[in-house]
Amino acid sequence: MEEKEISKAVIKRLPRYYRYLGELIEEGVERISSNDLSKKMKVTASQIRQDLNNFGGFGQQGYGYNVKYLYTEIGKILGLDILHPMIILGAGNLGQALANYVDFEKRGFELVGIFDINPVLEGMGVRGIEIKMISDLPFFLKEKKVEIAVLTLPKNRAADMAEILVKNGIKAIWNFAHIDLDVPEDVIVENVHLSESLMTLSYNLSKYTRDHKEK
Amino acid sequence: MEEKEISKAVIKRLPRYYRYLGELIEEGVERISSNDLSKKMKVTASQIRQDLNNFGGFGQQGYGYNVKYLYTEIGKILGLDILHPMIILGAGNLGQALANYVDFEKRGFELVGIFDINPVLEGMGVRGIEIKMISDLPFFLKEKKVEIAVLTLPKNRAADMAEILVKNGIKAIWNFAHIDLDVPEDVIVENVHLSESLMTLSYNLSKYTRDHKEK
DNA sequence: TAGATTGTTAATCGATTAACAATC
DNA sequence: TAGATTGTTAATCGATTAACAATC
Repeated sequence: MEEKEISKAVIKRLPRYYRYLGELIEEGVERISSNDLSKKMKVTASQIRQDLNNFGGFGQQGYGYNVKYLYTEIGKILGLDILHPMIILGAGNLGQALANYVDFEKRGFELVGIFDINPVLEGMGVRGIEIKMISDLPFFLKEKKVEIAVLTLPKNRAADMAEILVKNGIKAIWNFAHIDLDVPEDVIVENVHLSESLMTLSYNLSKYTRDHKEK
Repeated sequence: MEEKEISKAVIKRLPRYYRYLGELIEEGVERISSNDLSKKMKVTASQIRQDLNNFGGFGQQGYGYNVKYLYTEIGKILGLDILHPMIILGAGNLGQALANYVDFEKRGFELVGIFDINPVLEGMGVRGIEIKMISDLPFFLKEKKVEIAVLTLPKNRAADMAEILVKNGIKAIWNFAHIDLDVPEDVIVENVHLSESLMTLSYNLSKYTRDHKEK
């Protein structure tokens, strides 16, 4: 059963709130008003209050928000209080870089396996985890109750791999391949299209140059 | 002088149009209507026409759009027809992964240097490029007319580095550090906050579980 | 109690979609 | 010419901001 739908725009802002609240905790700040937070984050106080009230009343009139409490609650909303077993598909540069991203483990994302199609890599270790072959995948997914698959294969391999993953019951794909995956709608896909990000940077760079060339 | 401002939403869609048009070229498709493209891309035809007409009339009534022409024009809008000298700051896993991303070079992004703060790495090569120390940076930036800096340093180092980069006239920063950089408004920043991307995935995963638990 | 600040409703702004006249 | 499809205006939808009563 669905609750009142929360917009994508709101959800994409939650991790940023979470990050700022984490920093406030480190600075020893106990409470903060939407107004003060809005100045730090360069958004409107109104937006902060609206966003948070999608999930409940976390503040208190005349006081503001308790930083630790709000941090914990947003963490729960984001599902960071639960362990998410995760595998990486593709032990290339990017796959290895992500495998070594220590931060994830702190947030409940547990890397339990790394897979590749290149037999040369079989048995090699990344961060203490042995690289396995795709043939081991189906058994492994069930055995380890893997929830998230990180897809760092080249795009010509990614589509087929997504199909295998879906067939074996994966729930979410963090996709780094330059392709829009075609999966059933109950499978969650979060895309990181690096080249597209760089292109928007390039657009802004070129625009700036254009704007300043015209007198 | 500014032209009529184009919304961020439109700009973020351009690289995706570019990617689909590239695929159409590979498939040998010569022309396409907004309607056919809309089905492929799962957006409305209306949006495609609106988006494109921000930049000019690229189509022809009764015919549609010439794929190659549109691809080239969007490429120009994105600044992909111009060479953008680029350096990477931080020769860790992520920095090296990005350095090895061949695709960039095809799109006008030319990696001309890799820098790190760790003296142990000095002189080591990544993809034929010697890792240099930060002290070489100011001279290098001017000498090579570097436009884009890719920031893959840990967040405690990133803020200081951004300041150095700005002081030495860098125009754009592709920021992978978990921090919002504080730079003058004429410096372009494009953020890739990987952990935030993973958190939105996690949100959707948890939401799905929640929705299906409630009967 | 008085002051501060939330939660929430209403107003505004911007982005998306629909419709259709222009035209190839 | 007739049919197709764009470019563009108008209508709708959704998201952001402003305002303020509720309340700690």
